[in-house]
Amino acid sequence: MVRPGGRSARVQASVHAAVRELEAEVGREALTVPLVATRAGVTPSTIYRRWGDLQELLSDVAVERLRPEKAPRDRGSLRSDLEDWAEQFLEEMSAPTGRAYLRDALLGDPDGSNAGQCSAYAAEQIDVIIGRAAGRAETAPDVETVLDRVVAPMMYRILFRPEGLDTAYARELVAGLVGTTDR
Amino acid sequence: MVRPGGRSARVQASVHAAVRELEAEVGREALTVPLVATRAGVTPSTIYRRWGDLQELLSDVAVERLRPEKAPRDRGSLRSDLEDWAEQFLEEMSAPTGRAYLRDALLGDPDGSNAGQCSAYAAEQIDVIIGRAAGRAETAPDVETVLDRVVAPMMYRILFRPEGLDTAYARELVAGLVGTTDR
DNA sequence: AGCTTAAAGCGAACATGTTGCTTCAAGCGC
DNA sequence: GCGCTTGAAGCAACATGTTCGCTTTAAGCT
Repeated sequence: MVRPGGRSARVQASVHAAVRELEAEVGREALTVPLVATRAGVTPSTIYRRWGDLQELLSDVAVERLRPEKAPRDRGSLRSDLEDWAEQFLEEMSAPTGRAYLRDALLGDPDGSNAGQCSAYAAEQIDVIIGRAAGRAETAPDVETVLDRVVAPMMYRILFRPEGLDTAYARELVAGLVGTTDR
Repeated sequence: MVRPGGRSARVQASVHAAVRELEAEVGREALTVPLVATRAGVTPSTIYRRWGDLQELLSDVAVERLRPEKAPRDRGSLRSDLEDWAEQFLEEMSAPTGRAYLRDALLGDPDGSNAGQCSAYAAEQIDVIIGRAAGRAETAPDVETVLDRVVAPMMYRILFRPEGLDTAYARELVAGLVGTTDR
């Protein structure tokens, strides 16, 4: 395991920072372990031993960036909250950088734990929204249903059919789930 | 572009064959461009020039393997046909080798065309099923809806939450779409 | 048949990935 | 506090993989 403080932590932070800087400067295609190591002031072998290879390192960094920063906005109703969140999610994930992070997270991930983390992030956000709905005495679907009916279709299209995606699609999915009558 | 016949075609075929053989013999982790080249009786530079890197080559081969071999079985009703197809799809795709192909196909695919091809395969199969239902004068959802409600949730779980998947889930999704009353 | 040209072969220069051994310092017991 | 233990980082030599310019081959055309 990684030692909590001191040198190990510094190395980890500096390697992560180096990845982000270089991603912005030279693009992810041009990233290599030696390049990252040099920027981080570290030897390549340190990275190979800690992360195994470049993909796992990128996967690590990608998951960090996919972590949501703030709780979903409260717009007063289940439907509005879901629409709002889904639109934002779709926008972030379907953008070139979002897709790149997603792919990195899925890729360098032999045991699937990073991918699982992504899904868990979405589930947390949805859980907050559903909790609010319950507080308003609205009837709400459970998290699994929202994952199946809203998140999964968006992800599928982002990964497999990225053309012609827009926020209207997110609203349609939510409408199909919570009904188009109440608003 | 690749010249249709003659040497180029032979090289392509022999490289693809080499990938499949070596995948079976040494596992995909151990695959390298020089190794594949040697087995195919080709120089590494040929592979680098034609495919760019190992991932794109693997992506190519993976898509070939994800192509469905036969039309979905006809079991007499829309619901049975969908259930049958979805169960088989889920079983194939969630197995370790299926997931590996899926990941390869997604991975070495800068422009998303290989991923699009995967989705197109599924859409074709579903289209056949829906066409049959129309022939029986059954009411059927359109292809997009089946993609959203059945294929996407399965894919999402395969990629992001591979634990505890079984064919019952496929049946639930179909039931949720075509209704649980008619059978 | 001869020409044109994309694609394959070859080999050397180069970059990247791997490994054993050494050095460093965080965390722990005294 | 002070030194011990141990996991992690550094270093350097080595193996492997990648790229590139140039040459050669043969597919497709006229």
